[in-house]
Amino acid sequence: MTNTLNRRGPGRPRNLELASQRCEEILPIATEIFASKGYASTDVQEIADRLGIAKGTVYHYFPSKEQLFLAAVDRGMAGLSGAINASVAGEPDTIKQIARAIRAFLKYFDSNPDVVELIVQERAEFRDRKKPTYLEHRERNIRPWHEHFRSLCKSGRFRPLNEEQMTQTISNLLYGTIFTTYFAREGQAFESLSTQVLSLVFAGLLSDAELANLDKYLEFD
Amino acid sequence: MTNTLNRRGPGRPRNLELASQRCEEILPIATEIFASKGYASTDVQEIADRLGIAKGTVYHYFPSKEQLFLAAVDRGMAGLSGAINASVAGEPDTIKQIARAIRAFLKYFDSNPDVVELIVQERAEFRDRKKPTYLEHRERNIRPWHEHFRSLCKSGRFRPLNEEQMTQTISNLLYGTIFTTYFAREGQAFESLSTQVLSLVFAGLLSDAELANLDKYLEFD
Amino acid sequence: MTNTLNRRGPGRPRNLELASQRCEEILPIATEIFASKGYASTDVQEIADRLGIAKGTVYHYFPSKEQLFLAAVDRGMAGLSGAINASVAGEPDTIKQIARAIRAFLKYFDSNPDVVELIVQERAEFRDRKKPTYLEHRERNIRPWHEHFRSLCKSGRFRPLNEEQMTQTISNLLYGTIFTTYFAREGQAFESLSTQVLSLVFAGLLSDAELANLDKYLEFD
Amino acid sequence: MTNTLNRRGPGRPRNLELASQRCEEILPIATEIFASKGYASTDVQEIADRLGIAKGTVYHYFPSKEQLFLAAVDRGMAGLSGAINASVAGEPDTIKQIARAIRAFLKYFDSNPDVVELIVQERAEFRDRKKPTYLEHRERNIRPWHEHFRSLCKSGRFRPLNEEQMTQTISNLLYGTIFTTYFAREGQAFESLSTQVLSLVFAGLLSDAELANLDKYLEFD
DNA sequence: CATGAATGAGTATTCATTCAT
DNA sequence: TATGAATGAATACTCATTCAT
Repeated sequence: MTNTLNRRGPGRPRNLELASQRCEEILPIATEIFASKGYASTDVQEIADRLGIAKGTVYHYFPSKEQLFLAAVDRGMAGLSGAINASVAGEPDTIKQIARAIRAFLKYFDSNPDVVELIVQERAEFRDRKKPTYLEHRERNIRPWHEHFRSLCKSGRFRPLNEEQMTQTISNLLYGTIFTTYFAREGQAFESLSTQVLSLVFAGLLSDAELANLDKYLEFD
Repeated sequence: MTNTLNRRGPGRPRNLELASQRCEEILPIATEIFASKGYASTDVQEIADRLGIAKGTVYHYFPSKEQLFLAAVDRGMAGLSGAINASVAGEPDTIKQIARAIRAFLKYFDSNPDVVELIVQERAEFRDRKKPTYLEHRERNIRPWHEHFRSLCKSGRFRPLNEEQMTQTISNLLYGTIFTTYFAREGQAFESLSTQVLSLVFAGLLSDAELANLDKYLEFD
Repeated sequence: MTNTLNRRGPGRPRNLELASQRCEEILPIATEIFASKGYASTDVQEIADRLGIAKGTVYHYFPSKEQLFLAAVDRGMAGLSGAINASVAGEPDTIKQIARAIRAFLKYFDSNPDVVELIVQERAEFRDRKKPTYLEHRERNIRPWHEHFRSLCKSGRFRPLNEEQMTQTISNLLYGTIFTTYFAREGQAFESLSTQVLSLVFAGLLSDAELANLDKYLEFD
Repeated sequence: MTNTLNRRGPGRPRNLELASQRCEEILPIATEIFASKGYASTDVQEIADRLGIAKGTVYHYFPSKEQLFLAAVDRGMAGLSGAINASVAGEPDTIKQIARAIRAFLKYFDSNPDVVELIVQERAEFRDRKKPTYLEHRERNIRPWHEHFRSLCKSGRFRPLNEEQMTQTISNLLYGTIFTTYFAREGQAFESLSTQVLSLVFAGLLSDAELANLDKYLEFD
């Protein structure tokens, strides 16, 4: 239960490491429990119990239940960023990057349904206290995609649309897809979903010239 | 619940209409307060206060806070059905019906943002107690649209796709749009949104022949 | 449901009769429900429902839940008096009267276990508000028995004991018997119990001369 | 509930004694208040106030008002066992043991009238939820007395009666005595009561030979 | 008389947070 | 640093009672 392994020699700032190490131990369990019981119904004691530590220890690392929850959401969204970045790395073609990003997005929430729950919980509980973390995440990461879309429109590979609206609408479709899919709890396969989504998106956005390449953009990988 | 008949004495007759009348008085206020404070943070006392009645009276008409909340959601979704039905009534062309329905959907939640809140709250609070009301609503109402989509595919006006997947993906897009739009609290105009959505949807679904009519399907009314 | 039969001609004070008639309809049901659910957990509405009348009607005949309950206890104790008086009527021998009275006492509570419940409930709920009804009943009815006991002591048929203490101890034994027997809910037979009790009582109270007649006093009837 | 051991950190060690120590502080006050106000009318807050602690602390040691109450009853009955055992210790003669036990029983409830209240309250409130604690207590402790009574019958010191019935009837007499005595709130002296009771019991149970020793068994000590 | 809609006081329990050890 | 005992604010729901019809 205590993987306080990799202790290096003295002289190292042990405390700082220990702190983030503990956080990394706490957040996954917190995510799991918040997702399964909901924010309001989650007892911090239960999280401590599952970790085999005392409730006070949780409060050492997170100043409040709210902060703990928000840290869990943050961690979830950071994971999404990582997954998307990894998926597009090394892909030179921008359109294929978009396709890969969309697939990575859906795959991530397929593998981490708890994060969907956290997003919904956050919205429900902190309605007026806080801008949704997923929107913050979007704002932080959307810039490069705007560039991509603008280029694609300019170069004639995309129809001449407004890039803000395009990314917005695609975001809506994507979040709508994960929300309704996991709300439905039908465990629908990620693969078929992402192909449907890509099909709708690209058939709608591609220029006639690029439409000829549709199959290529839709191929799974 | 109402064996009003075989009573003997005179006494005040049980007013059958009074009940539904009171419910209609209570639900809008309940909707408003649940939406603005969230389910958990709403005190039934506050609803009663706003109505100028006693808390016990609320409990006279709704057996529990939960039932009151769910009745409010139900009422919200019933309103959506009504709005959609009204919007397509008298429109003979099926594709135009689809366009009208999509616009009515977005318009409804534009006019009733509280209902979006209720849907999110419901999902957050009653995760495992209840199938989301909006899914029940979808299941009750989706049948005719499946027929429409099938016909349109058969007649060649739509590309030959699976009607279940089409309606599912459009649903995802629509719910995603209302969720993210109102989550963002940016009060984005309904009109631009619906045009974007219709644009994406029809550019993706229409056959080449029908694409020529795209502008007609996108026109506001 | 309305046995408003025996209406006589006008000019008779109908109301008074109707009132006591209604009370007689209400009290048995009230007794049953109070006994089965306890005073605190009994909802007056439930009593009204079982009677097929409105709650307000119950309040027409009894000013409060407490008065209703106490009336039910009273009715139970009045029934006990009646049963005991009936059992001794026509029995000339005083000792046999005592035996009959003890048997009648036990038999009554055997047939009316609800009354035992009411006595306990009364004691638990109205501890300091009211002298227990069964004690009032005892005080009202004990006088003649004191005379009997005194006579029996004087005449040498009973050992020379104090009649107050004798009746007190026998009362204790009797109430203790019904309390513990019905508390135990073992449905023990009344007959064996009353024989045991009489055996103890008379073996303890009878003079040597009367002990020869013990079997006669213990015989069932 | 207490895996105090395999904890890692230093921190305040869980004080095992503290728990039972606190319980011992809480139960007497709880007993007093439950007895004086009745179970239903007792507010846990009041118990906490009397103890000078927070309501939450009471719930720290007892999971519910019901458990707290039942613990108080249990403690009361445990006290009875202790008192009876202490009273018979060192007394070799079985009949004198019986006399001492009966006196100890009456003396205990004379000194602890609150426990009588608790027994009645328990019966009234938890009628169908729980076997009365005093019956459980009786079942746990009656066995040795059955042996004593059987021996006394065999050896001819008692009349040849059934030991189960004898102990049952004596129990009825004893519980009836404490119930009615304290119900009456007349503060009758314990001594005269126990002598009356013993008088009735032994005059009924003793063989003719032992009856000669009656005075010896009735002497106070 | 009978009814039943309306009232609102009353209460057990939970749990985030603190802080002495 | 880790602990867990102590705190006390916060809240849904019940039901005796009233009274307009």
